[in-house]
Amino acid sequence: MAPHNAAPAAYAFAEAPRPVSQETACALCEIFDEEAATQAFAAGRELCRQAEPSYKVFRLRAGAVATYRLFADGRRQVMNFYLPGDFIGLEAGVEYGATAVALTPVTAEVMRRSELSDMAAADPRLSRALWQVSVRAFQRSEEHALVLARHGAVERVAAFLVDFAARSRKGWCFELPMTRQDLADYLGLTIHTVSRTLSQLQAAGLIEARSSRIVRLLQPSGLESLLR
Amino acid sequence: MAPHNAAPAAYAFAEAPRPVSQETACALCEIFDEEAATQAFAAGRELCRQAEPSYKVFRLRAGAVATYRLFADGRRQVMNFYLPGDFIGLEAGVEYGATAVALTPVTAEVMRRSELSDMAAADPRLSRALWQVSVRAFQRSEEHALVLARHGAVERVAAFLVDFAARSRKGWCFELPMTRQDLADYLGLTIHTVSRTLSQLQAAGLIEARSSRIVRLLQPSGLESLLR
DNA sequence: CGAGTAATTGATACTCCTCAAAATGGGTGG
DNA sequence: CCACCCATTTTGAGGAGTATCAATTACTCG
Repeated sequence: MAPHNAAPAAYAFAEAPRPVSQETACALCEIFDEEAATQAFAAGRELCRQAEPSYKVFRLRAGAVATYRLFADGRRQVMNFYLPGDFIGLEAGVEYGATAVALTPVTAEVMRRSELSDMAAADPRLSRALWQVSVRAFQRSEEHALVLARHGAVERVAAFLVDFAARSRKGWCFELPMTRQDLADYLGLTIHTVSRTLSQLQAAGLIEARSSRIVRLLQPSGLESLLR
Repeated sequence: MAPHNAAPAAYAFAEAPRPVSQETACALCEIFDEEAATQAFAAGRELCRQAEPSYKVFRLRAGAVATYRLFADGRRQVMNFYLPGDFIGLEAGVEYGATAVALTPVTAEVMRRSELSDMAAADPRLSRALWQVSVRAFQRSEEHALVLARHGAVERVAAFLVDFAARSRKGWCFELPMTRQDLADYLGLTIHTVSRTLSQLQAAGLIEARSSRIVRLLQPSGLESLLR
């Protein structure tokens, strides 16, 4: 049940053009369009939990989601951020590999994993789509690993900004749906270093921070050059 | 997998299943057994190159392979190491995402990607196998990202050793097919730090280095405890 | 046996994490 | 509407750890 439009104007990610996944996964998109039930989540709510059986598969309609893992020492690693059009849970094994939490009010379409699996057995197009979505997830994960392997806070933050700008498709001025802590846990840095680095980038004239959440890339090419 | 994070029971799942490749991808293995051509590569030879069309798919029979990406500044990031039984190139898009190089003399089975793709269109079992291999690749990549996000050279090296020991299936005494530089580029460290860290682990009685390439894990549980 | 590569080790500089505190912003209740 | 509180963010100072620069040692292969 999605009784209300949960997303305020500020989080109007819903209008974002369809991400790459969908270009190559039309069969999967069609199925979701036809079969999936819509579900709403308030900010902070969990869509699914790490180590739970992965019964459900989601497609994000509006809002933003983060997936993370918790460790015994209290450390948290954010694995990925999801924007409208992205699938969540497809790349899971029998259990979810991470907890997914709504960063903003979220609207998602849900399907039972088994249902999808059954349909795939009879539809090569769907099978192929599932494969390609997983390949895409793999490639994203590799990019993430690449960012993390990169020494230097500036390079990591810059890499994130450039990637996120491309994904949000809002041009070079966009709102970050995540906190500094989320960002830090995603980039393998501390919240302090993230904050300092953003201030630093602003001082260098590469970005402009209209608020702590709204960022504008003033010199995208300059940011990219930081990544070599 | 999940080499690190000797987490509490709640997260024990993250300890990663065995190389799923063989268990769940029987259909794919059968195809390779029947259809694939065998090819040999001398150490240092490339199986495929980053940004080239991904026509071929490999299954490693003997030896070890590393995949890596090069950057404009000369930096190199090793994405993964492959051991016998592993598939290479399946998770590629239309182009290889990384260059694959033989670390030792290698024997591999090769198939044309298009051939595999055609067969998958007619065989749901194969489609499913392809999907699952990609999911597995994704999970490995996530584990890699997790290691890289981990602060501390000791934790990264320990994570690698535990993971590699599990993958090599030689027990706790095994030979490293890669150089220190390969290791450093995989772990996001310098070769100096890797070397120092290994010396440190040896001094602590956790490992024994019979030579620079042959390692014995004396206290696997001690290593795992370093990973929290 | 010798030359070149790989690996180890040492000293120093620099980056980022830790500890600490102040400032900003959002939300609530008066 | 304003004052207040709390969470988030920013900023500062000091210390731990790794990269860098430099040199020595060990190993491999011809």
